[in-house]
Amino acid sequence: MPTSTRLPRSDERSVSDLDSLRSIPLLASLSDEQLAAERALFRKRAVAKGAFLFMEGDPPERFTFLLKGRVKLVRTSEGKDIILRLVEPGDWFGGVAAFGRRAHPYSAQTLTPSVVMEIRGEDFAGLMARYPRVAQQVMEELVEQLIEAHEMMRRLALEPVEPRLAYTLLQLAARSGSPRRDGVALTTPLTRQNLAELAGTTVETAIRVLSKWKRAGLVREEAGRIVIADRAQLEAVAERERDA
Amino acid sequence: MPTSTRLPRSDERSVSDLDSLRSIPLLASLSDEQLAAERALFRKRAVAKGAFLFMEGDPPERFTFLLKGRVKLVRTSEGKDIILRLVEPGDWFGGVAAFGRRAHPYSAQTLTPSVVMEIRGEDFAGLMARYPRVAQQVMEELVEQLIEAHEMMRRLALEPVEPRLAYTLLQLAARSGSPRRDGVALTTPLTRQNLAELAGTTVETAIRVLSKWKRAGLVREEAGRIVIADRAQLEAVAERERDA
DNA sequence: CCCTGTTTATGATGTGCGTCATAGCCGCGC
DNA sequence: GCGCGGCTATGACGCACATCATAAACAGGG
Repeated sequence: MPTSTRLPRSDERSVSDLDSLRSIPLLASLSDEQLAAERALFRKRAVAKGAFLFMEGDPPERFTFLLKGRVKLVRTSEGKDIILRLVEPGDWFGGVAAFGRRAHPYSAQTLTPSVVMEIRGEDFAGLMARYPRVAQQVMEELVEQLIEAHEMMRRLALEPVEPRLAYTLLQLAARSGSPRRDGVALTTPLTRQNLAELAGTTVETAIRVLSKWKRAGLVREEAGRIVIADRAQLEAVAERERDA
Repeated sequence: MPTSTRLPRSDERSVSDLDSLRSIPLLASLSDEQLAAERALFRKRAVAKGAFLFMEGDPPERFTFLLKGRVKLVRTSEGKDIILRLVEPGDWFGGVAAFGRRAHPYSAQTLTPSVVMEIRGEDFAGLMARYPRVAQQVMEELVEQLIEAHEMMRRLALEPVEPRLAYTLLQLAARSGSPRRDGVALTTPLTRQNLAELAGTTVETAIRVLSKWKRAGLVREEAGRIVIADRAQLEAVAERERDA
């Protein structure tokens, strides 16, 4: 088996192959030659389910891209968690590393077995300096993330639980839903616990609400994946429109 | 009275003077000559208390610097508001304008009579392209804002009202507090309503908590300004440490 | 195939804080 | 100096949601 194509074992690091780099949207503006030249800065690595890539408070060393799997960026308080962002393949996180100073403001934990690609913070800063288009795209994504964080602040402060949960499902579906004969299935396998942490509530409440929606036919479940059956209704709940 | 020094009247716009530009930290990396060359892109303008600089949903035309006064960035839902950020002199906002596309994700309203300096979104984008240090600083401030938004999400989802209010006061004091013989005074004149919108609660609750803290000697009020009398105690409340 | 830990489920109970109502206060304009 | 609108204050009440408890369903692993 040729070295360049075998999968890395769980705790193994290897220099990144070009295909992996090509799959990263943030690096799409680089030519094949440029990618090949920068390749040595990246390390690919597989991580088991449930592992922490870093913990809140750690000194930020690397900037990370997710190639496969799912990662949650999470903050904790008295044993309770809130998921700040759910990372999907192609996304990056750990941006603080590229801007020096401060500790990681959140922990990063895998929800499923995952494969990540890492680059040292200073190296990524250098890369941004060499390729302004990359820097520009980072900036645009930061703005995007800030807007989403603001939206979530608004919902946490001003909206009741049900709209928050409905909104969470719809966001997930919009970001990475796969169409079904009837409805849209979430590609991410989420527990009620995860859902609760995304929406800012407790497991029990998430379970109760989901059960209710199942009974009412707004959602159903297929092979452990949540399927949005009645999108219009769910949107009505998310926006607190009086009807159903 | 020479034209260059008089104050602009309420609805008047004028080309920016260099002193104003010099007072903006984001432009600190530009030389006097560079500032003079870019000067024509900026417009200075005074706005009355309570005026909206733009509303949520408006097409984003300008990038704005605050020279004098106070501005709140706010989102609304069913008549209730949450303040996403309190803008102080030297700060900028309306960043979306520089990155095209989407509508303003929040409204900007003055809390006091204010003076702002505005530049068209495209012009600011050009400026960032010409001065990479400015772009870099924008990026760093975006990261900063994102971290603060995440912290607020955590507190809204996981912390009770009192810690949130305490944290809000401490943040305000840290950002722009002026030392007093005993304690630190907030320089921003805030109503309980404002405080409630910053902490994600209602006026009544903000009033009750503040009254309680006044009685307990944690804070007091001088000339309409809140003064933090016992910082340590307030920090204990913010971090939910069991004692007082 | 059984055993153990995780996830889903549902009821009973409690409470933090929002809501509603009323009133005193303070500054400001005429 | 009087009246008026915004702000602060305080009590009474209710409810959305957390908390606590218990159990069934399910998944994985030796």
